[in-house]
Amino acid sequence: MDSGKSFEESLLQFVEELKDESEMTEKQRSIMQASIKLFATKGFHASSTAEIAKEAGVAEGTIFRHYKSKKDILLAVVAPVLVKIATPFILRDVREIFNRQKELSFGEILQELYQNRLSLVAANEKHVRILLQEAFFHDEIRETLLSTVFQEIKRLAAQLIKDRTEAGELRPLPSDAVFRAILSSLIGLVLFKHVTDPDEFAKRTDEEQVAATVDILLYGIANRP
Amino acid sequence: MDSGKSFEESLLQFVEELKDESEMTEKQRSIMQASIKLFATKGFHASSTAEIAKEAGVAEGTIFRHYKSKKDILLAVVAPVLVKIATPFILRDVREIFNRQKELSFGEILQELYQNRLSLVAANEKHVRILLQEAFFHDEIRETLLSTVFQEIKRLAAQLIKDRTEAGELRPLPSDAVFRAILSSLIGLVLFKHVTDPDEFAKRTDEEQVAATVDILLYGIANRP
DNA sequence: TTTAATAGTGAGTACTCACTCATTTTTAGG
DNA sequence: CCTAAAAATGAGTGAGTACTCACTATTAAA
Repeated sequence: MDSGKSFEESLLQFVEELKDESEMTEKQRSIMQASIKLFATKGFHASSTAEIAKEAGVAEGTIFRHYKSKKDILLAVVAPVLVKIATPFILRDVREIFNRQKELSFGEILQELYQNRLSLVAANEKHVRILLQEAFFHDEIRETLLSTVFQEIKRLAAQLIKDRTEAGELRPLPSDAVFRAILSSLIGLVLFKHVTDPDEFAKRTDEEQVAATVDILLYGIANRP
Repeated sequence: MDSGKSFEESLLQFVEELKDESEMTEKQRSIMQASIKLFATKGFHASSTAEIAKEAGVAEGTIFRHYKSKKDILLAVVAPVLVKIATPFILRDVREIFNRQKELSFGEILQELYQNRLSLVAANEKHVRILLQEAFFHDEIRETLLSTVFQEIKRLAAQLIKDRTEAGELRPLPSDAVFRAILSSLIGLVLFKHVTDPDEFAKRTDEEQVAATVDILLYGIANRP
């Protein structure tokens, strides 16, 4: 696991490769590059058009020749970055883990998946924060995020759940409820580790916390008679 | 359930009762009242000091005689509101449900709790949004929220989990992991209903979704041999 | 070479904001 | 009733913001 480039590296490479494509002018490209850089490090609201212009080595007016508003830059920038960088980056390891299906039990898949996701969030806390922030404030970005990343994860998970249910490894349950339970457990792990209860969480290792979570998800909290 | 006053009403009453207490001046009180009203309806960032002054029937300068900055008002306002209004309001029904322990199985408690929380969020979507927003941006508010509401919920849940585990109704598991699982499932329900997947969620009633969630939480997703 | 379109400029516009301070009003003590 | 301290005022300040526009430079076709 942990194969491939970091998000930071992927982003920079993407910014570089903006050269090749399309009939963008020199200036237009540097505006995009500057915007990506600034939005990714400080967030949309904290980046002023004056700052973007300075970073891009361009007059402020030039920005508005190519984009009709500041928000226009955001939308022009976020969609391709999300589709070409963020989504593959987020899903890369998930696919890899799911593809090792044959060798792994469902519990092992969950264990690997959760640990991998915790590492991913820990290594990209700043970007996660900023992405959530933008998703919170801008409907369009939230929609884009949901219709790309979320839908694809849902699709992948649905397939896996179906296979494992048919194989008799999982109980016959509503697929969407199972998916929600799996994702909820992950969100809970991330939230408790990073936001609500970091001290309590750290009393045991990530592996132990993940193991307890997977155990509960698989077998429930109730005692059987 | 759904007993007692709404959050809106509780807030207004609290604002009124500011009269009685402490050595606040007339003006100071109306600044607080106006701030509570505006912050609660529009959020901190969207409420200007000019607006607060106007609403309070006070000159803008008077605000800065009593509070050294705008953020100072926020901190002075949020702490008492959180402690005296929000926390009791949020916990009221939870206590009530937990106190009916003797009559209810753990599954029934979860079912009632989740349905009650879904109603609460649905009825107070705007305030939930604003509170989350402020918690996202202001560390102090996040800390206050965690050290009041969250800690108390955790305490209540820990007691219930302990009782039910000793009674043999729950498996002997790490208490914090069980709590996290319970809360994660709730967060998942709220998130899927309101943010990520409202259409898919609405294909079944809230009751059905809650029932599926409780089933999974109690008995897990794995098939037993 | 002229012309016409496009790209780029940066000072300027019109605005909002939190915060200040010289002035006025209110209050209280002698 | 006078006066001095305290409280309150609101126009003013300066730093910010996104965005405009009259103008210049560059390019490409006629």
